[in-house]
Amino acid sequence: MAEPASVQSLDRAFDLLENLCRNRNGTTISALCAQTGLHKSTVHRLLGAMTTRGYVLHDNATSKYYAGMKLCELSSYILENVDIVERSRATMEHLSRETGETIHLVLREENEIVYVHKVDSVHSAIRMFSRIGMRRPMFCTGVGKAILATLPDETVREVWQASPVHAYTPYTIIDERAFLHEIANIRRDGYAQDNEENELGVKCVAAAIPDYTGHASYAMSISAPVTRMSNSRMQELHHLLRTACSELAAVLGGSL
Amino acid sequence: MAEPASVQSLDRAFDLLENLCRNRNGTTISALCAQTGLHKSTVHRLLGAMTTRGYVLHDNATSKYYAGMKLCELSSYILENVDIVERSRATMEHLSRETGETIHLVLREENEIVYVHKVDSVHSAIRMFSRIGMRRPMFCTGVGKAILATLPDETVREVWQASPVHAYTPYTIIDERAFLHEIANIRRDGYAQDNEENELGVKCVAAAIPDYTGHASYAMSISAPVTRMSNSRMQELHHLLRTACSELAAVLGGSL
DNA sequence: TCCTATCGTTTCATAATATAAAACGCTGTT
DNA sequence: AACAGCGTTTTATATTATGAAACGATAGGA
Repeated sequence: MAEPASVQSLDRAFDLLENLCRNRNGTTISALCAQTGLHKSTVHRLLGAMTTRGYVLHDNATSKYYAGMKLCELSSYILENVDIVERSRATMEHLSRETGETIHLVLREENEIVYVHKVDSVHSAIRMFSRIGMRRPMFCTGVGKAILATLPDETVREVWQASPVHAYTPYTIIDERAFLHEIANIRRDGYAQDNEENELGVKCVAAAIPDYTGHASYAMSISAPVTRMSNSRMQELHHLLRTACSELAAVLGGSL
Repeated sequence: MAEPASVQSLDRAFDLLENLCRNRNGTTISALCAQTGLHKSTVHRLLGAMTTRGYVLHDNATSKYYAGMKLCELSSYILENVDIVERSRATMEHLSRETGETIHLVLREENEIVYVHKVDSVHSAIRMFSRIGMRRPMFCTGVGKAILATLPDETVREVWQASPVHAYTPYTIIDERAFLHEIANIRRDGYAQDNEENELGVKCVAAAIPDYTGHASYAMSISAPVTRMSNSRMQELHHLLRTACSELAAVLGGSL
């Protein structure tokens, strides 16, 4: 895999397909020629092939070409079939071995996060109280805040208002303005911290896993007792976390 | 276009892509070879090309291939860009000329339908009172019933319960069991009738326009005064309507 | 009305391209 | 250790995609 593989006709076909997808009112062959620099005969043949496949529609009256919904069909199969837990397994185990700490993968549901996967720390003495399937409010967890930071301000406010805001620990953020400020910081830094806001004695670094829409439903975190979580260690962990989240984002079509 | 156009490498690539989309946990090259009958070298190269394009992901650890989310991205562009009103214009005008009657295109929104396009009858003396943007309950219109018939029973009941059920005319169906029975008939026949249930003196035949999910958000109808709407004429109109809806369904990736 | 320009479609000779055989290298198994 | 299975890479070959050109249809202008 020295140089990236390519197949000419495939590449050209995808160029055309991507063009069609962006055009509301269909595209003519000559327009496609102009945009891709291909010969009209070539365009015609490639479109023909995709038409017989159902990926492209051809309006005989206007002889314009459109992207067909068959792609949406494929897309819906994909969405049904992403098994993020399965796909994250190797990455999370690697991350846990590398750091020696506990790794969590969570999914947002409404105003809460749900723990969907966990790899325990090798320091088996200490255990987080988290369990798969357990739910926590978004506002007081690192992962929740990380996900929120990828969403529009409007959503952030909605979630805040629908949340059972109170001090789970002395460190929980319970002031709205302070919270919005925190979200802004997370956007700037690209990751979130949880400084004992959810559970006394436990700190964590968390990062969202954005999908192809640029928003996130998933996030991952590294948790550890405060004694192992100096500021400099959190910095260090954040970089490792970022790499892992980046990999997983690729699976969902997103990027950090 | 005597025989359907095709491009070998494209065709093969789409075979592979469709395979990948259906496989939750990734697919190996040899599995793809077995399923498509292609040489492993060919599969490898085609997958490579799609990988560099971002449509396919390759897990280096397990060397399994996955369908990437880039297709979902394309898909979302398509969905943003379907302009069904524009695309239906020619079909509706044709249908109106062919039948001499008024044609409506509607969109479902919650428990109502919204008129989104209309081509008036040539019998310009008679005018329906419908206007673009106007809303009507689903339960008392042919188009509403046609759309409901494509949805799950659960949804049908929900809509019925949320509807302002009362007799708009003496013919409006106001009994739930009778209504469910009506929906069953529509499913059987593939089209809906409106026998003065919404407006006295006006009958119509209506059919849904299913999309790639098999459900419908849109429907189309042919309306006429009762005097021109004998049972036999309705039969006849239904066939013309069906052809038109079939064409439009193709645009949305569905079929009747 | 005819001429011209533009665009999509079809045909076909040519060469560039995709192909499949074979060799290679890696991993895990007997 | 030898083997078997699988993914990857290379390479000679001919099949396949290519683009020039001819064709046909449609629209606009003279």
